[in-house]
Amino acid sequence: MPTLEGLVGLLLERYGPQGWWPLLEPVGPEREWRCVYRPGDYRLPAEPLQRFEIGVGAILTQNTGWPGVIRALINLRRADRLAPDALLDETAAAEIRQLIRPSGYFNQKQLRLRTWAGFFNELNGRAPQRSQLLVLNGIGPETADSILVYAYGQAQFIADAYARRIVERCLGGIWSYDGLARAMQAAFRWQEEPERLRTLGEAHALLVEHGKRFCRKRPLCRECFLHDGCLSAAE
DNA sequence: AACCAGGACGTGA
DNA sequence: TCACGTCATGGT
Repeated sequence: MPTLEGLVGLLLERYGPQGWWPLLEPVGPEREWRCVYRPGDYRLPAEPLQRFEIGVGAILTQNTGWPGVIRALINLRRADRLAPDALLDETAAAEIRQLIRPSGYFNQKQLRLRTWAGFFNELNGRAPQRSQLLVLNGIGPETADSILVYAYGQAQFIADAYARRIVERCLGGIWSYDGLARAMQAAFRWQEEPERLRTLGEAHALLVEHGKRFCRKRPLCRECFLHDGCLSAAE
């Protein structure tokens, strides 16, 4: 599996479309919520509040497992706190810290959510620049790119820890965030615009999935279907 | 029972 | 630039 394009192709063939970014949806009578992926019908979020929710999820998932993030998101939603003004309410800081507790780092993240909420309001419906996001406290490259890709439809590649680990193991080399992001974007530059966005978004989601299942810190190379084409497959 | 998660930031070399 | 400590809860 010599190329980035080939790697993404194999992952897509194996796992299928991932339908990121997952959003909360109401279910049942009332006040019940679940996290929904949409493989099949890909589209950007239509509602401004959904774009905001993506930023919230991206912040809450920093170095944290998604199950805890879901619990935190549902806590916020049920308390009517999953909205910019509700997170900016100074008198609610302690309450918000409790609501997002399951996602860890709750002191930091409450402040980061407040920062995102204030910036989102300033945007007033317009799309943010990457540089604008990166100067915000608590929004680094991965969080910024997640927002740009999944909320605003900018065709970027999110070269997170999983992506770099898998590419380094399978294809070799040492990759920086920006270096891998550029390389992946170059690999799919031949695609037309709506399709390329979907591909880069899927590529990130697929790499996360593969990183969770097989290419962990201690990899499960025995059972990995990329074994034969992988440079560093242990046995 | 350690180890790790869909990072970001501050610090010091 | 780069390595390292810090932040916190929950799942394996």
